[in-house]
Parts: sequence; C-alpha cells; structure tokens
Amino acid sequence: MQNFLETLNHPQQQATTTVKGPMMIIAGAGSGKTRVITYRIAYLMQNGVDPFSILALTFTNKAAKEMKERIEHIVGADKARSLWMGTFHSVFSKILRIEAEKLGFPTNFTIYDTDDSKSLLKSIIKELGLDEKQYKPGLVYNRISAAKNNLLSWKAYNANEEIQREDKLSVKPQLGTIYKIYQQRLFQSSAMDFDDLLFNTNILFRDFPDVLLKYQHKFKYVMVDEYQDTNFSQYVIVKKLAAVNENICVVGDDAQSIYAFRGANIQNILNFKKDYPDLKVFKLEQNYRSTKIIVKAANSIIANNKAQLKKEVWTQNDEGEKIDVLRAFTDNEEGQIVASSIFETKMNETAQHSAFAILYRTNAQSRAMEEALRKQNIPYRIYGGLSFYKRKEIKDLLAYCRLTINHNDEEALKRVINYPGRGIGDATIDKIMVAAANNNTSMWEVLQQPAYYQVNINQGAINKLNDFAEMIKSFAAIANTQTAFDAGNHIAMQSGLLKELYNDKSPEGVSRYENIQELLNGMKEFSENDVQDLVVQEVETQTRFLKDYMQDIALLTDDLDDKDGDNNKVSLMTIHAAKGLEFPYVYIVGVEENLFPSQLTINSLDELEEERRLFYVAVTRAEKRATISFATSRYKWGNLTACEQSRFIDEIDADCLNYKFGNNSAAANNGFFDDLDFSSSKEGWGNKYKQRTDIGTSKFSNANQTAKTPPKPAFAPPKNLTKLSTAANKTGSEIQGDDTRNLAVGNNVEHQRFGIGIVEVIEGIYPNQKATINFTEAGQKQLILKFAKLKILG
DNA sequence: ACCGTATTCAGCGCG
DNA sequence: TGAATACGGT
Repeated sequence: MQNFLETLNHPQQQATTTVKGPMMIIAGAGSGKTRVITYRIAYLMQNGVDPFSILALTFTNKAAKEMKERIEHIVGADKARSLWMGTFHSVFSKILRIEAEKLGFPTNFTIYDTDDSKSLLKSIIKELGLDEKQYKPGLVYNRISAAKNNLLSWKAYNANEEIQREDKLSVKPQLGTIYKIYQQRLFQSSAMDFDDLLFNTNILFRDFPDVLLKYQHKFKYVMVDEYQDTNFSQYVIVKKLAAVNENICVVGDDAQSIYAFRGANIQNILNFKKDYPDLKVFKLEQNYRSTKIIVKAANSIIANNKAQLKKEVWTQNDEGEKIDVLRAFTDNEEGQIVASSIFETKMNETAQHSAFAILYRTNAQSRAMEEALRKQNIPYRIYGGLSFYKRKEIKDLLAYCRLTINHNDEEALKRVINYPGRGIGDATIDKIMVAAANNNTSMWEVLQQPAYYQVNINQGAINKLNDFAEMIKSFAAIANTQTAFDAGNHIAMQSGLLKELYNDKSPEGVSRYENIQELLNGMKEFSENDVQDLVVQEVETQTRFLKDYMQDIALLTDDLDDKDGDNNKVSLMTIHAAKGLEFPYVYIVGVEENLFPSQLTINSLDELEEERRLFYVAVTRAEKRATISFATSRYKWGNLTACEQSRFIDEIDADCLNYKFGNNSAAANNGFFDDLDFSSSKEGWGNKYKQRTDIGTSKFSNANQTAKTPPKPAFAPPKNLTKLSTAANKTGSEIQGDDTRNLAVGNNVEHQRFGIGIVEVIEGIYPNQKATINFTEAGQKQLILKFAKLKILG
C-alpha cells in the first residue's frame, strides 16, 4: 500500500505526506505534479481521512477525470468515488443546486453557456435601442464577466464612480444598465451563467453563515490545482472554505500562468504567503519530461520575466537535440516545411503520428498547417474546434430538454419555439418578449395566456402557441416518470427534430442525424447508470431522470477521442489548449514579432510577460525535441504582411538552438532536409547551406548569408510569392525524383553520408516512396526517396 | 418565408 | 483570406 511513496523523489515525498496546515506546491513543468496530487489524496485516505471530507478543485474536467482514475487505481473505485473532485464550476453548481432556494432559484436552474449569454445580451442591447457596433455582445459579456469575477454585483458596478467614468470614456455608458437587465433576465429565466456559479456561491457563503459553516466542516482538506489560474472570485471561495481547518494545499506554477487575460490573478499565488504566515512551501524542480536542452532553453526563456517565484528546474534526462529553428517565406511554406519535417522524423525515428504536436498562437494559423498535412497525407486532429455540444443539432435537442426541465429558460425557448417550423414567426415572438418584459414575467407565462397579457395576435397564432405549450408540458410529464434516455428519445421524435434531420439527405444532414443519435446514446448510458458523476458519484441507484442528465450538461466539454477510432494523428492546437499535455516532438509555429508575442501585448510589460510564459509553456510540452518555425511573410486579414522572427527566439540560450535556414523555399522544402538526421551532424548549418545553394531555383536566394546567427531578415515580400515558391518546389522535386524513380529492391545504392547499402524494402507510391536500406557501415535506415539523394550503383 | 449576395470582422478560451 | 451574419430582393 505504502510503496507508491518509494517511487517519488524527496520533495515529492515531502509534499505528498505533509497533510496538515496551509501549504503550497510550486510544481515546475513536467515535475510530476499530477502524481503528487493523486498520491497525496490517496495518502490522506489511507491514513483514515474520509473521502467525503476531501475537496479537490481542478480547472478542467479532463484533469479531474484523469486524477480520479489514477486515485481509483491506488485506493479502489469505491473510495475514490466518494471524493469531491471536479472543476470549480461543477463542484459549486452542485452545491448551488442543493442550496438554490436560499438564493431564490429553483433546484433545476439552467446553466447558460457563453452562446446563451451572448444571445441574451444581444436581445437586451436591441431592446434598449443601443447600437450593436458600440455594444458588441462579446465585449459586453467580457466586461460583465470581469465584474463578476471580481465580485462586483450590478449594483456595485453602477455605484462605482471609477467604473462609470471608464465606461463613459469608452463611449459605453450603458454597460451598467445592460448588466442590471442581464441579471434580471437570468433570474427571470431561472438561469445562471458560468460566472454566476462562482459569484452566487460567494453570495451564498456571505449571506448564509450557517451554510458556509456546514461546508467548512464538511471539507476538512482542500486542494486546488492550477492555482495560478484562479480568479478573485475563486480565491475568495477557497479562502472561506479553508478558514476553519486551514488544511489547504494549493498547487501551481507561476511560470505557467497564461490566463490573466480572462481574469486569472497571478497575485493569488505570489501572495499566498501573506494569507498564511505559517505556510509550508514545497518545490518540485526535477523535470521528468524533457531533455536537458529543452529544460535549459525553457529556463533561459522564463529568466527574462521579472515577476516570478524562485525556482530551478533541472533534469536527469539525456542531453537531447538542439531546438531547430526553421524559416519559411510564407505561412503556406511554413506548413510545408513543418509537414516535411514531421514526415521525415516519423520515418527516420519510426515515430507514431500521435507523437507530434503543432502548436500555434492563434487558431487562424491552423489552416496553412492543415493544408500542408493533407498534401502529404499526414493524418491530423485539430483540438479546440467545434465541440460536440456546440453543434447546432445537439444544442437544438438540448434546448428542448432544457425547456422541458425549466419552462422559464428563455434562450432555450427562443431557440426551439419555431424550429422545426410551426408557424410562430418573429413578429409573434417579439410581441411575446415585449409583453414578458413589460409584465416582469417569463415568455413561457405569456405564451400560455397571451390574451391575459394583452398580446395583440390573431387566433391562429394563439392556437399554435397553445399547441407548443401543450407539447412541452407533455414532455415534462414524461420526463418526470421515465428515464433520461426514454424522455430524450421521445422529445427528439415528438418535437419533429429527428424527422426534420432525417429528411435532409445531404451529407451534413446525415451527419447531424447521427450526432443526435450519438447524444441519445449518451443519455442511454447515463440512464443505465454507467456514467460517473462529474463531482461525486451518487450512491442511489434509482431512476436517472432527464433533470439529472441536464444538471451538468452545460459544464461538459467533450474530450471524446476521434469517432473513427484512429487516434494516431498529429495534434494541432493553440498553445493555450496544449497546457498540461506533452508530446515527444513539438513544433511551435509562427514565432514572429506581432504574432507571438501578439501585437496587442507588446506595449504592456505584464502582458508581454504573459506571452513569454505562454512561450515557456509551449517549449516545455516537448519531451524529445522541440522545433520552432516562423515565416517572413504571412496573410493577415487578407493582406500579405512582412514578418520578422520573434524576440523570444533571441531570448533562448544560443547553445540550445540550431538555425536551419534554407536559402530559398525550394531548398527548404526538398533539398535541405535530405539528410534525415542532419540536426546531429557536425557540419553546422553554414556548410550545409553552401552545399545546397546549387539546387535552389528560387529567385530569392541570398548566398551571402553565412553568419552563425542569421541576421533578422529585412524582407519585403514580393508579389506572387506563393506562386513562385510553389513552382520552385515542383522543379526541385522533379530533380530529386528522377534519380530514384526506377529504384528496385536489391539495388545497391550509395548515400552521401550513410555510404553503400542494399535496398531491402520499397513502400508507398512515387513520389512519396520510402525505402528500407541496409547500409554496410551505418546499418538499417528508412529513407524517403524524394529527399534522400541516392546514387544507384546497379 | 427564404435565399443569395454584401458586408463586416478578425486574440488566446476553462466552465 | 474566409467565416458569419445582415440585408435586400423575390
């Protein structure tokens, strides 16, 4: 039982077995943080602590799930199940449902997601007759969100002179009014947005001391993961909950704080000592993930930040290879270079596609990468795209379910009242909305008795509304007696939704139909009690109703694996999305001034430091090898813009870098990488460069560029750049290809560096052929023929 | 009510 | 550039 401790290093052990009193674990990148948290919880349980009295808060569902599974392995499923572990939002939404009526909410309140919130804001802005360009729903949402995360109610917001001044200066004086109406409408709809889940928890704990006391005594041990990303609202909740027992353990890494832009407060971790003078601090500094080079590079990056806790990350791992720095002339070419590099590395080191990740600063950069990967037939998966639960058809069915559970849910009602079409048009809906607002009631109330609320509509519309209301009521009756799946299935069919999709025979329509089936499958699983509760597993085994299913559906994010079952794909994602993940080979692309660091941050030291931490996060995702690339021109908002390499590259210890600048695009894509493991070659890039200049066909060659550290390109992108590079690539490819087109198994060949060998296997179709060659000196190698320059010896 | 065209906008995104 | 949405014509 206890021997899991033996697998830990000294600081890890200390952090794991210290359980009383306030403590902070500063966990460097790749330092085994998750192991420490999970072992610590297991250790608590093994020492007689009731799992019900342990609260562990994470930032993502994924992290919670992962840790819970690990704990299960150590202490068993039964015990692990009783643990309170989940995201802030899921844990406190659960508590809010239990205590809802104290705040005047029903237990079955709806959780509005960002789209619901923005849609509500949009209608409020419209109703107030405000200019939608002046009050963009997204910006208004962010402003309100920031206020809530700083525990500013709409009243406080409007009473705060400084805020009012700010809003007037930014020509948005009505923000406070919008905030007020927004909250009223949420309440009217029995709904809370994401920020309300935390804000209202604070209200609950502030106004109901007995409730607070109950949870203070319940949660004797509190742990918070990713503490550097907590905002003020979360900070106050944690502080209050831990105030009685003070068994509070926070885990984080100030160097990886990358969410200040949405309210996370790095001061929470930097100031933790002030809150708890007798705080114990543990530092996990040994990195188990990355090579020495990567750790050294990362340390040299973060050393440029002023605000940081002292920490020395080191590793016993191998030295590893230097970080390649690749330059392309365009964003498209950057994609080609990266894709080629992945292809080669995969072949040369027999790596899986899933060993690679391409990380970028902005989502817009994914397009060039995708195109290049597709051209080379490299399978990939984009993370952070449209999630399952954000698809229209899924939201439609869920909206019916939401309305069934909570008739006051206005956003759900607006979504489905005329979809599928039932002749209730915009005019009618507008009238109902106005009447609801005037009478301070919900649309549901109004549409049931439009005459009473003096809505001026004809009998036809009244009948249709009546039919709709009756249908929703019949759904509710079924939802109260049958399982979640049976109710969901009934709703999908009787609402006409399924039929609507079934009749659409286009590929998209078929896919939507399948998605609905998929959602129903999920409901079925849930109904059969196969699904673990997000926070704590209920012990009861009674019927699982639709209302149970709907409880945290808004809080779910799908981390589903690809449906085709093939997860052996290159991962593409933003650096933000990559946090917490690791890959053997990591490509960080678009490392250019004004992109990374982003143009919007370079005038603020704090924001620039956050960008630098983001870069630190990116580099530390790599286990074996990191590669950095940038382009000297790229399309921004439709315009070809000149770019130069990022200051962040210059900040990396020069010993860690290996500049691999081709002289032109053709060489970069075809000739330059022909020695597959060139990066370990002693030749250095300068010689290499000279060797290759003769291959180049591009007009942009610059033969004078031989300095050790390449100068920053003063580069004005020529017109038709893309076309020219493409033509150059083609030429290069043909030159290479002719040598090996007729290569056959059994041929003797000579390679420039590996010497003489015999061809054993040829795979693939020209020009993408791969050969296994047994070299007399160098042994067996896998080479890509279009890159490897082989001489056939007959 | 619906569809095609014009216009607009573009930062990262947990829950 | 290209996706999302607003608008205007039928």
